[in-house]
Amino acid sequence: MSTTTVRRRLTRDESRAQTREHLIDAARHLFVTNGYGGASIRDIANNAGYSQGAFYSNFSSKEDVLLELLRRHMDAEAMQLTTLMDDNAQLPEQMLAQLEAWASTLNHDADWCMLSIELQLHARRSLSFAADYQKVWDKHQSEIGGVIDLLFKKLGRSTPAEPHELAAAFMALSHGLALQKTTDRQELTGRLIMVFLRGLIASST
Amino acid sequence: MSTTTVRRRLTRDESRAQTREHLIDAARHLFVTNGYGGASIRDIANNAGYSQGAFYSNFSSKEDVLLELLRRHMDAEAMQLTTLMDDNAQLPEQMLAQLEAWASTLNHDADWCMLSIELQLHARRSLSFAADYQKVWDKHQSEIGGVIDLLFKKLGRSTPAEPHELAAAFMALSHGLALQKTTDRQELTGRLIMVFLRGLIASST
Amino acid sequence: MSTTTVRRRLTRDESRAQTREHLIDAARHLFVTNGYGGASIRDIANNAGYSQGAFYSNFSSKEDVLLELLRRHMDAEAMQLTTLMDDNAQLPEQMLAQLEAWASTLNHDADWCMLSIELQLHARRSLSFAADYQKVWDKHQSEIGGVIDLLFKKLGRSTPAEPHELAAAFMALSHGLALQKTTDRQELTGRLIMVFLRGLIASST
Amino acid sequence: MSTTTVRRRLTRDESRAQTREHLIDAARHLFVTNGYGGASIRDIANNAGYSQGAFYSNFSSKEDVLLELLRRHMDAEAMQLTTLMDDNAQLPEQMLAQLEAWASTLNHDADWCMLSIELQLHARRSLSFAADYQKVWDKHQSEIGGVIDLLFKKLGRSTPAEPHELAAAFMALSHGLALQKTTDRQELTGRLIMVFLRGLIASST
DNA sequence: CATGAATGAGACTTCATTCAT
DNA sequence: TATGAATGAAGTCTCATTCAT
Repeated sequence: MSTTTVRRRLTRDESRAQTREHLIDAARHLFVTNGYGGASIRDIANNAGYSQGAFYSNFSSKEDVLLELLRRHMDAEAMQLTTLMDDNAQLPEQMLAQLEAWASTLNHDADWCMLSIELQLHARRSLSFAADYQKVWDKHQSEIGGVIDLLFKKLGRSTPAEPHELAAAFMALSHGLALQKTTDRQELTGRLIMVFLRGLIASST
Repeated sequence: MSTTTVRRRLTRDESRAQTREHLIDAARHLFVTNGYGGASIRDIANNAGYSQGAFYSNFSSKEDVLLELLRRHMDAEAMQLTTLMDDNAQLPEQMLAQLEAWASTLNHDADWCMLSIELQLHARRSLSFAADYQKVWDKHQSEIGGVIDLLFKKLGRSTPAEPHELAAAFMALSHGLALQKTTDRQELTGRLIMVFLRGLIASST
Repeated sequence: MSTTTVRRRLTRDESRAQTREHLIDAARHLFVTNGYGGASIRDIANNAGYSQGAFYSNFSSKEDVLLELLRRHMDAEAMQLTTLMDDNAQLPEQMLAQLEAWASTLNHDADWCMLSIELQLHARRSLSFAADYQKVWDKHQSEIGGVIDLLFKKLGRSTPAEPHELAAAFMALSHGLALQKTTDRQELTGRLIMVFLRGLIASST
Repeated sequence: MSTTTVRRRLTRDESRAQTREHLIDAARHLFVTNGYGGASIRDIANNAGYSQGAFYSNFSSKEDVLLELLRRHMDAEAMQLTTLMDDNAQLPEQMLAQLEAWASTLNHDADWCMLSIELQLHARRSLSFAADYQKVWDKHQSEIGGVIDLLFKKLGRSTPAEPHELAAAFMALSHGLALQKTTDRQELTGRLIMVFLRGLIASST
């Protein structure tokens, strides 16, 4: 990308990190496409251009790479919400606009929600994974709940259900729509979230 | 349940039907618990009390039994909606009450939505299955959309999004919440659906 | 082998038993040749002329087939000793002759002792297997000890060490010599056992 | 152990030798515990506190380190026997006492015999290793045979079997008892060897 | 010299499916 | 119809070994 690139040999650490990155990308793609259970380590490694042994040099098991994806998912979600929570001084209209922006980002990567769903599904089936997942989930839910609570407070209204329940509902909506794989879903999710949000505001007192 | 039961030998057809029924029940349970990919035919057969051969006497493949589950799912959903659509002469308040009743049935069987999710997931991954699934889905979506449309018409309002979009949203909401497996979700789904529905009405013009 | 053989199709049970027998034979051969750890299930199955799956239709694991070999080893050893213990009325000279006969049987199958050694080695390394092995071992040791005790009693002498210790020593001798794989060991083991036994008698009081 | 230790930086050669020594110790321990096949190079290296690469800097293969263990085993055995063979002028009673001392050393290190067994087992399976092993074995056997021969000559008796056969028998006895891993074997081996030896003497003419 | 990431082969095991009984 | 032994492919994972650093 730089105009003048000095092609140099990668250091060992860089090389390892690159391999790891390739494997993670391949794993994410295959988990999304075939599901966690349907993605084999052989496929992941081949897809990334490495041997199966390379996978096990970087991850201790298939669940281990899913955990890494969970961590990154969490970080990315936290980053997304930072913009929503940063500026407390903004007006309700601004908040709504930012929420709309946030809601629409949920569509940019169609795979995003599917990964979220795979994480949830695996958490239902693996006790150890569930423990890690729960932390991430609770944090994310309470953050979104906080935003919702703040919005209604600024509007001088009370939420028609507990903020954390509404947060769960919006996340559920986004995940459920992702499952449907409608062709024009690209833009749908964000729009419906706003429709529902406006409805909640309209019906609040 | 009858007070006097006449135990008679089953006819060959009845016996076959019973075997099939047992297999279907076992398959549903395991698909919900372990996912489609995580449920083996050996497990399904053993769980039902039969051999693997019995499975293949009744179904041509693993996907075949999933198709049967899809058909039954469709039928059950159609039955549920019958009550909502039957009496066109009812008042809006009655419709809302009936919708509430319908929404709450989504909770009665926690497995219900998980099966729905497994069906959707498999439809994303199997082209042949997707075709069958699409028909069922479209029919169900348009039926719910019809109910929503009717409701708003009776209220003299216009929907804040296309009825079929709102139908998809409500189904997504229910599926997404099922994924969350919250302990108190038993009652949550129906309640949130009504909160959102009232919001839509409040914000409509 | 019979003069008139009616070649008939095997029943299912017979067929299964035959497969099982073939697998056991192959396993025994490979365990003896390559050791328990050095014999792979793939090799065992191929060697027997079946697929790996056939192995798992008949045994739950590699250790399972070793357990079966242990059981058969035990049975065969018990049979061998039956002749030694049956007739209590015999004279010491007869007993010695029978012991000599028994000692020489240890050579007939060169593989016999190596299997015994593999069983012992695996018992050192697998706790669950060790439990099963210990029973067999104790029984065998006390039986041989009984024979030794009886022999010395008939001779009116006392053993120069506890009978069970001497039993352990004779078994150890036979196993240790098997390990050496000397070309002329075929006849050596039995002869040395008798040399030592005569020595014990000569030195007893 | 010295009261004043001058800690100095190891030379390159010393450092390398130390690494090698650590690896050898770890290998010996793991071969004894898990068997040659059951010990992985990764385990050996990690157990010694080094990387796998360090192993290959010091040994060309897994068999190479086993060969080194064989050499050391041989040297140690030769040292043990030196005391037995040194003083040809001693009386038979002294020889017996020294033999008893030697026999009891076989117990001091319970691992000693197990390593011997692993070496023998591997010699049965690797042709190249067998060649090296045979030399060591023959030398050791003839040395022990020489001691036995000498003992009987001094007693003015003839051995009830060839001296080298008796040597093989005593080594077999010791290996076979090691396999049994009886809890009180610590003292048993040496004692039984002496019991058998006295028996041989008593029955000789 | 020592590191450890990466390899390719092969370990044990499970799977959906077939077919003789 | 139902059985379950057997198959062949594929699954997760470990191994001895190599080689760029």
